[in-house]
Amino acid sequence: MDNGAIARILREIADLLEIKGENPFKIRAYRNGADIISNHPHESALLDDTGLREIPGIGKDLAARIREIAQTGDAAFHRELIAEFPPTILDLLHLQGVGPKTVATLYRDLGIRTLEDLEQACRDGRIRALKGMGAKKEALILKALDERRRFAGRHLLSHAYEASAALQTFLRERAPGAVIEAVGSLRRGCDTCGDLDLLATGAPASLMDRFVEYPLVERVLGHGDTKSCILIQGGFQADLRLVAPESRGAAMQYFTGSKAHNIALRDRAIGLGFKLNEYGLFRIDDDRRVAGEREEDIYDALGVDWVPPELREMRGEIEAAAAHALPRLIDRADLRGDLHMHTTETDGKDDIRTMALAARDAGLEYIAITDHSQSLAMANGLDERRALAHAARIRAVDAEGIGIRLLAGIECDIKPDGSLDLADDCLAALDIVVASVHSGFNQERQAMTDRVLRAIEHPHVDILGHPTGRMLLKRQAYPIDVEAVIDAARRQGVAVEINSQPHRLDLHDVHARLAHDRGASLVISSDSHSRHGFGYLRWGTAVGRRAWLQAGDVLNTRPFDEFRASLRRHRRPRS
DNA sequence: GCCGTTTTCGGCCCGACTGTTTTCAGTCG
Repeated sequence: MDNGAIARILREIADLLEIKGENPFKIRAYRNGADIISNHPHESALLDDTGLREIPGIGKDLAARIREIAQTGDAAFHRELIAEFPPTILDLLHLQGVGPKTVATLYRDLGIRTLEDLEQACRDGRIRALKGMGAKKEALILKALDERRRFAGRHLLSHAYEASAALQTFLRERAPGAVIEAVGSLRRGCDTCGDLDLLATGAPASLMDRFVEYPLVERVLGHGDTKSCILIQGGFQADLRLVAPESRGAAMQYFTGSKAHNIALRDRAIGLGFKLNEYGLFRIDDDRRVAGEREEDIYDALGVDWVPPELREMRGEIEAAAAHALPRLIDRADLRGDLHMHTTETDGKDDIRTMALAARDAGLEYIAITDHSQSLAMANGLDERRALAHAARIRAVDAEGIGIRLLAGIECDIKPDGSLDLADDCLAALDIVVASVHSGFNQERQAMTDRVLRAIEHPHVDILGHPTGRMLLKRQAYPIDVEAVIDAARRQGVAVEINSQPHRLDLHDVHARLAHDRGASLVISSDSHSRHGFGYLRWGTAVGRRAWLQAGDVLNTRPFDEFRASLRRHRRPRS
């Protein structure tokens, strides 16, 4: 039982307790426990009672539940809750705008247990008849159902990576001589992934039998000699293909996609007298294989440079590869700074020094601490007095010389009218200001655009945080004229953020590339809420790569002094 | 359910927004 699987059960307990109307603090304890376990560096299944209870947030009861889950695969308490409510009810809870009270009412009064039940009830007008609900609520639920359908079967890149990595480890242990690789949308670094595609070369055919025996398998969809398909816990479908070593490169190319990129490449192959498939590149006249073992050889034989997987989206990469003009893409290791993170002063889980040391250990040379401003009351946001006191503490840690530089900043809310949440003299006294929208997402496109443009024009704003507000698989970006925002940011010297949180990845790659092409500055930030958050920078970097960014295009690849000088507050606006 | 230089009980971040109401419940973050 890995930490993720244990955490998933704890989270389900929390969800079910919430529907039951249990003590909210008990629910929080379970949810908190799930977060702690999923972030815990060691296998919690291997810890004894004492070891578990040494973890802050894990007490007597949670330790016992975790041990029970680790040993038996489930907890009696969890099974009791599942017996009280059908497990499908949890699907309802994850709809936008539907919370535990609504789910409880729907189940109790209308017997609704599935998404299909709920949709039918909406169409029959039975929802509006319930106390506290009306026609608008009904429409809201229908919209949430529609969005959910559109996102069904897709997963966040980070979740796909974790599920795929666990599966790869399992397979490697059972076929030590084989090469196991993730291909598909995961290899291309797409912000969300559908199936998990795995490729094995140099493995015995028996690896397929081991694959379908994976402990997290819920259902085997197919089981053959070269191709098998399973459904695993967490809602993932995983496909494994087995090919001969001489076809490894061709298969990687074929299964990495995208479909459009592959079609264009095969088209090019035909034009040059070749045939390209998952087994190799073959001459049409005599069927002789000219490449197949390495991806590079295939691209080379087609007269183009090897295309990094992140660029294989038919966005001009083949032309650029033919002209030997592909960019040298940014790497995670190019990042020297991280400019967006939170501490215990607002909604973060760790204090200033802990964050700084973790950032240093993650290889960073400087960070900006940017806690929330006062409007975000739910996060205990800072008013001017607290913001300045916090800044003094950040500078004090910086002065200690702990091997990483700290900037005292704020993530300042952009209010609905576009004004900022803190007074000008306070913002001026800080080292860096990230401005972000956190509320009032329902404004019209023009109002939202004007709102953000006004914030960009504010002289103390250095960075525009998560510019479109999207929540992957959950909420669309708010309506906004991204081009106008990017152009204004360029004019004002405001950097545009690529937020690395796996559920945000905002800006998304297409807009990040647009920002670069329009000459706007970009930064890649983690938006960490704990010392574990710096690992997310790899996902922001993936967005940057998909946006064709090179290290020099991202401000926080620069050395500290050079970076600081590039901030808007230290330079004059361009025209 | 967790936690404790005020402790073993009584706290535990809470305001904005929406849709439903006519003073509030539910959801979100």
